[in-house]
Order: sequence, then structure tokens, then C-alpha cells
Amino acid sequence: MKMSKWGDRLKKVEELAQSFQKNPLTTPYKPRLWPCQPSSVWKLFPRQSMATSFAQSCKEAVHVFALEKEKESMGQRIYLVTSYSELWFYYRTYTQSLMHCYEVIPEGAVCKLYLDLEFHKPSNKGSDGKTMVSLLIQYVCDKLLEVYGIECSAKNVLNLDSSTEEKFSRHLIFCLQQAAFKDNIHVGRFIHAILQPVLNKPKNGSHLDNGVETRFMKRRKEEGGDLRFLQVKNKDGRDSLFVDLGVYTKNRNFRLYKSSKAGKNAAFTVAEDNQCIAKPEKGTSLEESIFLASLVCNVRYIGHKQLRFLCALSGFLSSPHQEVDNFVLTVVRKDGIQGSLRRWNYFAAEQLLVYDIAKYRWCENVGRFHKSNNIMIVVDLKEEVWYQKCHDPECRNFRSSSYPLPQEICISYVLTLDEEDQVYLMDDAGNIESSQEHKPMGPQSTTHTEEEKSDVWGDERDDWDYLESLDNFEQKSEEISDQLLLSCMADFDSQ
DNA sequence: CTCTCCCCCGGTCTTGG
DNA sequence: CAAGACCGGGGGC
Repeated sequence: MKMSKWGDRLKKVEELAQSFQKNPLTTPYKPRLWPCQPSSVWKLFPRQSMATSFAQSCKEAVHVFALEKEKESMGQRIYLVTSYSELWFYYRTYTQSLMHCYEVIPEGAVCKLYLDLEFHKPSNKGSDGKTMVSLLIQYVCDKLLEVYGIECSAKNVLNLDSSTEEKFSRHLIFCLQQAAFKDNIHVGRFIHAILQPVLNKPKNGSHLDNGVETRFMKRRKEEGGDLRFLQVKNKDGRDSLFVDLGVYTKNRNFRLYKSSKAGKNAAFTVAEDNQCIAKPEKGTSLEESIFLASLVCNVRYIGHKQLRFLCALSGFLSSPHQEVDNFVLTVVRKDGIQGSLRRWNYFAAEQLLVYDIAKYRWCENVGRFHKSNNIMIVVDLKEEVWYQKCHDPECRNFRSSSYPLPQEICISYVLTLDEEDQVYLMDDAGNIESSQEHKPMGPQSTTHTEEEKSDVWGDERDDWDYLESLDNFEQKSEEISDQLLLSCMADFDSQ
């Protein structure tokens, strides 16, 4: 027993040694594309972890790709570290060794919203893939608007096809102008959350009363959330989902545009019903721009020349607790100043609802309006009080006295639920009104106007200050409640 | 089919009351 | 002895 395990180990080590010899860390193959661009990176590694650490140590903007070998070493993968432009330079010519190439979506990397869609054709004779894709895109766009205030349509979604006779297979990559997700784990949470209506179907088990449950279902249908079209049968005739939920794991390998699986012929091509217009930038071909658009982690290039990484986006005008929102609005609409709710954040552990306020800058600490810094209103749902904090450096640790919430607001929190139900409800992004009847939050949003943006980001020193405090929020929300959809997003803004 | 990576699950070890 | 950390096998993709 022990001997055979040692034998296995020894064999592995020998294989590894061989693999190192075959793929030395300094590959002799070192292309130099442009004389003016001295630093070319093109390195192969037998293990993903090695490639990842090398990529991280690089000062150049390089990325890890997985290459599937063919024939005798079928199934084996080696890992390439290079830049997008260098990869494209060799990739576009259909270089044999690059035919089965995967983008490694690194742990913690900012990335786009992406979907892997598939079903077994013979088991789903009645299913119309194209219609399903179209319905799904519309649904996801609706949810992006609802949850994050992001307006998009099928025109923003690169639709790649890798279908065969056996299998309907698509990749969707959402190319949003100003927003990207914090990482692919957060993308997974968002997708999971918006698909709750179809995921939750068999299990019930909670102690929610039946009336509430039925209202949930009704609500879902009213919102066009009938997701039954996503239900498909797998090869064995068992129920499964059109959307593959297994692709949001750490360091996921995601097959590239124009790549096929080793031993298969179906490469990803632009689907015939694709509506995404990838506009080529100067010096790039249409094909390259499609390639760049298809890369899940290629976030910086889209649309703008100069993108500035700002912070987590959660710019929602209204939370699921409309009564609380309305109350906070009465607090920030005084003396003829029309304050508004720029953002809300919910910290489940402390049951704190934190509002970032726009236009209204009255600070109790200084007894006047701040000139350029905004304030926060914190609603403590547990204590049923609210107080004011602010972003100004001199008020950093200031917290105003607590004021009681109006009685009528508190009544809506009488219903308490356990942890599990909180998770369920918070994930259930679509059911704003249903979740309103309970304590936990489901995110909701609205767009904020350009003028509000310029107002907030107007002063540079304020920006830094604001960013710092947002970072704290990020951290906190990370620690406290993973279900928070609002912490999923990272925001990009042009200068 | 083979391979890598990664998640999950179940068993075991550790720690602390 | 129970809860949490740790490890290794199974299975999915």
C-alpha cells in the first residue's frame, strides 16, 4: 500500500523532471515583434502555479494561457505566459501548438461577466438554442440594470459558438463600457443570484409561510423571470441547466475564440446571431478586436484610451428597503437642498445599512456643510437608530449622535429570519418587493446621472479620500457578507 | 481516453472546555 | 467529547 504510493510519487517526480527538460524555463523560442518594444515575454511552464507566479513577477502586462497538447500527450496542458498582442501575433496564423488554447482567469483578477452555455442536442429536440440565448441575454441585461444600474443590450454581448451535431455550445462575454466584476467568483455569485428562481425549484424546507412563498413565485413571473426555458436534459436524460455554473472557480481555464478542445474540431467562432459590434482600434484588425473582446480578463482595453481604476461600484440610488430610503431622503432634503442616495451598502453581521449621500453635505461634527466631501447616513436596523458619518479627513472617526428611526419603518423588520434564509433572500436579487417584507436585503439599483458623478468625483483630494473609505467598505463587506452583490463589481471611469 | 486543476466530502487529528 | 483544522480520495470540467 505504502510502497505503491511511493512508487506513484516517484513516477510523478520523474515525469516532472522530464517535463522540465522538455520545457526549460528559458524557452529558446523568443519572438521579438517590434524593435521599439524590447521586452518580449513568451515563457512555457509545465504547471499552472509556476506560470502564475512568473506572470505576477513580470512588470509587463502578461497573462497566463493553458495550451492543450495533442496526440501522444493528449489531455496534458502546458502554461504559456505572454502578452495579448504577442499571443495574437502567433495565434492568428493558426499555429498548430496554439490551436487548443485557454485563457486562465486568475484568482482575484478583475474580469468581465461571462457565461458558458450548453446542452446535449439529441436529449433536447424541442429546444431552440438561439431563442434561449436571446432570452438569457435579455434576462441578464435586465438584471444588470436592476442590480447595478448598468444599461446594456445584446449589442454588448460577444456571442461565440462552438456547437457540434451533438452539442449546442456557446460562450457569452459581456463587454460593458465602464464596469467589470471584481473577480470571477463574484461573477459566479451574481449569476447564481439571478438564477435563483430556476435553481431553487426543488428545495423549499425553510420555515417561510406558504403565502410568502407563493408571492415569490408570482412576483418572479410578473418580472418576466420565468426561467423555465433554461431547464434542459443532459445526456442521461436528467434535469440540468443551460447555464454551466461550474465555470466560476479559481483559475478557471476558459477556451479562447478560435480554439477547439484537443481532439475535437469545433472552434469558437462568432455566432451567426451575435449582435456585438467590436469596433477595431487604430492598428488592430477586426479579428484582433474580436479576440481582445473575447478575453474575459481583458478589461482595460475596452472603449477608452485612459481608464482609471476607481473602486468597487455599488452606485445604487435605492435599496430594497424603500421605506428606509424614503426616510433617509427626508433627512437629506432640508433647507431647499435636494440630497440624494448615491449608494447603499448593507453589512449583514451588524445589520447596518450605509448610505452614501450626494449633494447634501451637512456634517454634525463641523456644524456646517462640507465644501467638497460627502456624508454618509448609517441606519442601524438592529438598534433602530440612524446616525451620520462622513468622508472628510478631519471627520474620519466622527460619528454623530444616534436618532431613533420612525416607528412605521421599524414595523417592517419584525419578521426575523435565520442565516440560511438571509442568504437565500439576499441572493434573490430579482425579488425586491418580496425581500422588502423581511429583514435581509436584496440589492437593487438605478443609474446615477452624469452630473451626480462629476459632483462626487470632482475634487481630486476628495477622490482619494473617498476611495480609501470605499476600500474599507470593500474589505468589510468581504469579511461580513459574501452574498453582497454590490461588492461584486469594480468600476472603471474615464478621465 | 488522458491530464490538470479544483471543489467537495468524509475521515482523522488537534485543541479547548 | 465536540468543533475546527487538516488531509486525501472522488469526481467534475
